[in-house]
Amino acid sequence: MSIDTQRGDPAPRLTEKARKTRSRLVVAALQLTQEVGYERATMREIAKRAGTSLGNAYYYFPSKGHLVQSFYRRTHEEHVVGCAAVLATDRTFRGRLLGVMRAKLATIRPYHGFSMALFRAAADTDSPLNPFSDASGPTRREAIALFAELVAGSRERIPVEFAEELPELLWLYHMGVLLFWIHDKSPQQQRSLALVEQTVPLIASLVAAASLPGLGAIRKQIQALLHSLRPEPKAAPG
Amino acid sequence: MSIDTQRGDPAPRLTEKARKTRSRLVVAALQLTQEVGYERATMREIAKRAGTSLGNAYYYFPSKGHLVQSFYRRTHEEHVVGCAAVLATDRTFRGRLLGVMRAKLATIRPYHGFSMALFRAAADTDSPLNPFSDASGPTRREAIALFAELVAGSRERIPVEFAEELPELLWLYHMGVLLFWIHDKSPQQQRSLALVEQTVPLIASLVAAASLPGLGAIRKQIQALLHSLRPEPKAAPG
DNA sequence: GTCTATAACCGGATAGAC
DNA sequence: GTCTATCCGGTTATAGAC
Repeated sequence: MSIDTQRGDPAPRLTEKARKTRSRLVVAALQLTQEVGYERATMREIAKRAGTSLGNAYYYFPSKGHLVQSFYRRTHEEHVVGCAAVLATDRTFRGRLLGVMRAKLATIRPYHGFSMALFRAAADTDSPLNPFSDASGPTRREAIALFAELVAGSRERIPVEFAEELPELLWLYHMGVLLFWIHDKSPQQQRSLALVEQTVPLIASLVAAASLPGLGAIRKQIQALLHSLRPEPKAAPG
Repeated sequence: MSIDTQRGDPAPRLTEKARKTRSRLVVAALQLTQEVGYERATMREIAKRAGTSLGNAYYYFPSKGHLVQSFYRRTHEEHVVGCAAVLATDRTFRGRLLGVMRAKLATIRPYHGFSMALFRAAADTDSPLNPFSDASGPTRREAIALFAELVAGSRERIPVEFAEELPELLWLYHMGVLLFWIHDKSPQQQRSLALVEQTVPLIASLVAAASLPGLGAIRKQIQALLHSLRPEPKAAPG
């Protein structure tokens, strides 16, 4: 039986020695993956670098994917720190969104090499790593909360019921950017940054436009759609 | 050196024997994958079922992914047949899109279990199963061509440069529906059908709205964005 | 009971003989 | 074109060390 890798508190019931071994494995995995890419970072080499055995690596992590995925929570925390300054000062919706998204890209930049592994894991329908799954609910809510703070601190006037939906929409947008980023092979993922610079003003325009009377109808149609997409508690699809 | 698997014409310069061997491999791969899922459909078993050797399978297909990718082409051809009737008769954009999307869901329904298995593999950035990968280029272009036909046969007046972008946008929409469908566990994937019924009128509204003068600005902004997203031939990201 | 190691299994991919 | 033999790396079984 292996040790659970994903819990809120930092693995409290592990021996000191165990904690160190586990940590060395994570560091080795991150380093090696960035050096040679995910595919060529073999478990044997990771274990060797961590100064332990292959079998022992599997004692701590159920799979190579899980090992590499351990950075997920870490990056969110770094992201929150990274965009605290903008959220504290800038009061325009556009500026705040730009700041948050730039901070996101800056935070995850070092990890582009093994992003694919994360994405693969996340793609699995039943995987707890899937950002849409029930299991990742807490993590997702934390991420959405960040966007809620973004919206709440904006001085723009946004219709109330729209402002309620907006954080989730922005989170979806942010997931889309991540999807693009994962596939982005340009140096330093410049294209992803360009995408953000270009889409953020557009989104700001759309949010402004969505408050106009003429477009309220379409906006409400979209909101109704989003509501109908939420998974029902028990049955009756629709 | 192995034989190129993805070309428009049905592999013309192959020996008769070769053509049959290749075909047996494809059939075996699809059957076995539907029976036990992608991961557990081993190349050894596929080759055995096709009455040939493991090494020979790799003579025809550069990887397991390429072999199974032939599924895309097959379903696309079935889809084209399935929506020919609507496209020949209905002249409204809304009706044509609805017909095409309904036909799509009907075509892929038998493969739902199988597709869930494929999806995980398809998430891999470099996987030939990834619909955005180079390997899927020809198939993707054919699919977009279908949406182009959809647009071209509509009697609605759509600004020319918008009509040029629209097929690709519709293809993206269609990919989004597929993504939803893969995760859809409702009986008969009813929720996916409901999604189509609800989104198609919305898209029709949006396409109509996008032709209004007030919104031309935003539409052009979006079009510029899409252009900048296209992968460049060689370098200089933008 | 917690941790570590070695040996083997399995399946995708390749080399090279025929 | 087709095969057999082999490599390689993720994963598992399992025996022991602390």
